[in-house]
Amino acid sequence: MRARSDVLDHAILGLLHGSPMHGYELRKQLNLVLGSFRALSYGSLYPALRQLAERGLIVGSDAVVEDRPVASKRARIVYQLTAAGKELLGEVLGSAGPSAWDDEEFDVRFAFFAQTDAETRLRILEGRRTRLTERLELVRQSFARGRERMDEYTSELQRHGLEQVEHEVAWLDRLIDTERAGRPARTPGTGSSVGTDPTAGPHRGAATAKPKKE
Amino acid sequence: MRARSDVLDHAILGLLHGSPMHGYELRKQLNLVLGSFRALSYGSLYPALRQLAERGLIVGSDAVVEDRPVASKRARIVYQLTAAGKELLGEVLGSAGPSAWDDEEFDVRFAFFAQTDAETRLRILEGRRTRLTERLELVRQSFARGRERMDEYTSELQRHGLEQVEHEVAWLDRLIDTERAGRPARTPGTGSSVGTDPTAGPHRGAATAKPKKE
DNA sequence: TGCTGATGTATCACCTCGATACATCGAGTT
DNA sequence: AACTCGATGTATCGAGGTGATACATCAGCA
Repeated sequence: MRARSDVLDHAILGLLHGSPMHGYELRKQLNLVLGSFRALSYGSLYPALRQLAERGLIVGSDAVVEDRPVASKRARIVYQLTAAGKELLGEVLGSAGPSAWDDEEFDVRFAFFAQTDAETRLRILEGRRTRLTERLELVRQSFARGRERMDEYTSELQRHGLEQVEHEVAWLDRLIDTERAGRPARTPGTGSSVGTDPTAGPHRGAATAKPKKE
Repeated sequence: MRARSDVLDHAILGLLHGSPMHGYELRKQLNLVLGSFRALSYGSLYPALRQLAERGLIVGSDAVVEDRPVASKRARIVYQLTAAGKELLGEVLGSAGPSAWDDEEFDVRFAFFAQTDAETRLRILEGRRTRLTERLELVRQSFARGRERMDEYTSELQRHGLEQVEHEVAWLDRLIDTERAGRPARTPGTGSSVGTDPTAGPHRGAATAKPKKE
């Protein structure tokens, strides 16, 4: 079961669209872009790269160092998107379905907002906001219910978690306002989307919703 | 390698000190106490319970339902702390070492602050604050370095992550002030610690520091 | 020359998760 | 009383992720 979360795939595809890269560099960029807090180990990255290559979404150059042809254990393998990879990336970036408001996936989608068209950006932000609001409501309820049974520290911890989410909602509101205002100081109309097919629509089934932490 | 994170163990021990419980109830309490956001699956819980029982830290009652002796598939197994379990819990709650400022472990330790003596509480809060401040500094640096190369959305995401951590630092500051003020409205001197041995000291080696998300 | 640390690819053991199976119980509903 | 349905309960499995580590090259530097 448990499908390999597409998050990593999408992040790799997105970065590779920027420019071809090898694993090590990819990891650095990933950790930079995806929040600076996350870890991401090679144990996930390299298998993911090989699997993406198998699926024909990316291709890796032969291992060359500069002059020496092979042999070297440190030979870099530079990956780049194939046509199929670009197409998939385009579909992903064009979609604004529920999967895009998941915690992790949202971060990735947001990181590539510059390659996403304005309408999709707005839909993702609003969807994310709704998702968080719903979660907030649930937590508030269970908090209210179990409040008496908790000591002051436990409830303080709850309260803080709530605050963190509220803080994110406020952040989203700011962004949504900015987007609605038409985003001045940027070429407004022609936000060059990446993909070939702007249709796409919400890919994949319902979101999996895996709240992890504050 | 990769030791089973003690976090879950400590949480179980702490909850069981409150009152004996069976798995299902434990999970509910755990999800309530530990942030309401986390998931915690049975796939982690039941193995952890068995392992704790093997280590002699908890004991499970024989499966009984009320009258029917066994057989029933839904027979509850109520676990409770052994003497060894109480001792370990005492050591854990008495320690304020680096492991206690890890993201997850901190939450657990905080959740059981009511059973922790005042001095240890303060040391944990301060340690956590230092930890976050250090992380903040690191992220700020890498942010400043890579700033030019990121588009506005990526840097906005970074900024937001930074804000979330700053928010937590502010929260800690509030708590530290309160603790320093001596915590009125509570029996001040005699915070009844749980363990048998108030010595304890920072157990286990250096912290593993696994920043996960905002 | 030898040391150290960053750059690189790769794998392993263990952990954790989501899903699921199976079974019982209480409370309504008809 | 028989029926359904959702909460209560214990338990396991496959798949994916993680930290650690191995191995190897390279640049700088004393």
